[in-house]
Amino acid sequence: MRTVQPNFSTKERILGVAETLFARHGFAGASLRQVTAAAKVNLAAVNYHFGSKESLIEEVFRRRLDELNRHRLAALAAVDSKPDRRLEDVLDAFIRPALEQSMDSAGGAAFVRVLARAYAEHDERLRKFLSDNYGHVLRDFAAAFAQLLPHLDKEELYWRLDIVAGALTYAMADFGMIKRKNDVSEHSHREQAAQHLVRFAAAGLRAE
Amino acid sequence: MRTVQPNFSTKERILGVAETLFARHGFAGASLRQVTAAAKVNLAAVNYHFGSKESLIEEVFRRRLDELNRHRLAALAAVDSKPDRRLEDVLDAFIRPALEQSMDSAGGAAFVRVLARAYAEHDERLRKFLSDNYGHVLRDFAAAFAQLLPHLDKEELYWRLDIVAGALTYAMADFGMIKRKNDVSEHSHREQAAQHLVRFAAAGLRAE
DNA sequence: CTACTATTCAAACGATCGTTTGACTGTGGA
DNA sequence: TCCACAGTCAAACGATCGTTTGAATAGTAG
Repeated sequence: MRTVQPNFSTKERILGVAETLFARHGFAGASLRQVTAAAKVNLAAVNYHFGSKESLIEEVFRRRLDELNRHRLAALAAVDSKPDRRLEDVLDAFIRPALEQSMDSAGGAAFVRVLARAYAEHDERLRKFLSDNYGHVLRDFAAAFAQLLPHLDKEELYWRLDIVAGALTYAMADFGMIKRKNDVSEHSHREQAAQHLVRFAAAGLRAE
Repeated sequence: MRTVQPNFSTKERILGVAETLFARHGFAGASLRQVTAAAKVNLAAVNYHFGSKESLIEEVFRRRLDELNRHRLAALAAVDSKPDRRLEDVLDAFIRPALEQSMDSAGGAAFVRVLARAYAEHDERLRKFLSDNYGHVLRDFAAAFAQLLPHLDKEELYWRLDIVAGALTYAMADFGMIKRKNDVSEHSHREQAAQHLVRFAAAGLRAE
């Protein structure tokens, strides 16, 4: 695995390395000394460029979440404009950008694990930050789903979307028991995960 | 919240407090000094009774996993003996014990978060430990599901069970965006989560 | 060239980490 | 009564943590 991108700026190298190390060892488990050593920058560079470890963590999130939210909303808008919307299309608009980011060669896979870890950390500060960045996206998708699933009241719908988000988080972070076989590339492994997920979620959302 | 159980032994108090603090701050984030202070025992007690922090973590898992697995297998056996098995019954045997443990008054709720956190930690050592304790249970359930879902081949089935486990983990750990309303008890909140989960998962497993 | 700003660097700060030590306390059996 | 042993305790160990400092080093505008 490539841990350093030599021709990138100090700030970018720190962000990239921090992403993979936070994914692997957690926010408390990955020290700034590990990060700066792997990024081949001085220890003080983190506090110089980001102010604190806490701010570095937020910056790692902001960089990817802005991109993910943009892609998701664009995909949703594309689906919205079509005359015959299918449930699977909206689901795909929600799931595929996350999948694609998790296959991005430059640390995107790591970020999905960081995101899952943030959920697990259960830190109120981080949750508020995520809710501020994610909230309106989830609401837009909920509205799209609501149109396609008129038999579900609002609360029922939110429960089910919560389940979908959970399964997606879990699957994309590669938590599962299913071991990727050696003759299957990581790319096609995730592609399979996405397809199974969309089919499963579509059936679950339509239930009853 | 009650953090200390004064009439319990030192070992039991450490286990109980460690469970809630690991759930709240992670394994690296919760220090032995925090644990021993909250448990009102001496700092050295952890290394005396458990040997190391790592062993304490394993013991926290073992205590609850043994119980959870026993309940799950018992519930599965009860379903197995009935003549007309329904998919929802097997799902319930898988989901309900986890739910009930997460509602257990004495720290069970904390443990479910610890479990979710362990998934996120992605530590190979912990994963092996979990696989050793969980593996055969998952296999038994897979066999039961396989009988009820003959249209799914083995790989497809495992993918879907993985999704179910992910959604369960996520839901039980209370990661979701859905805020529990003030007029709903935590008990009935989790009961609702379980019901939504069973219905959603049943439809997802039956899909196609 | 000079003056100024931005960045990098080695070194050190105090705090906290997991662990170990050795003395002290209490209890039960010989 | 005395011994042995399990348990508890305060204190300290070396290691590592996030952060700060002040000097060294570009890079740039006047």
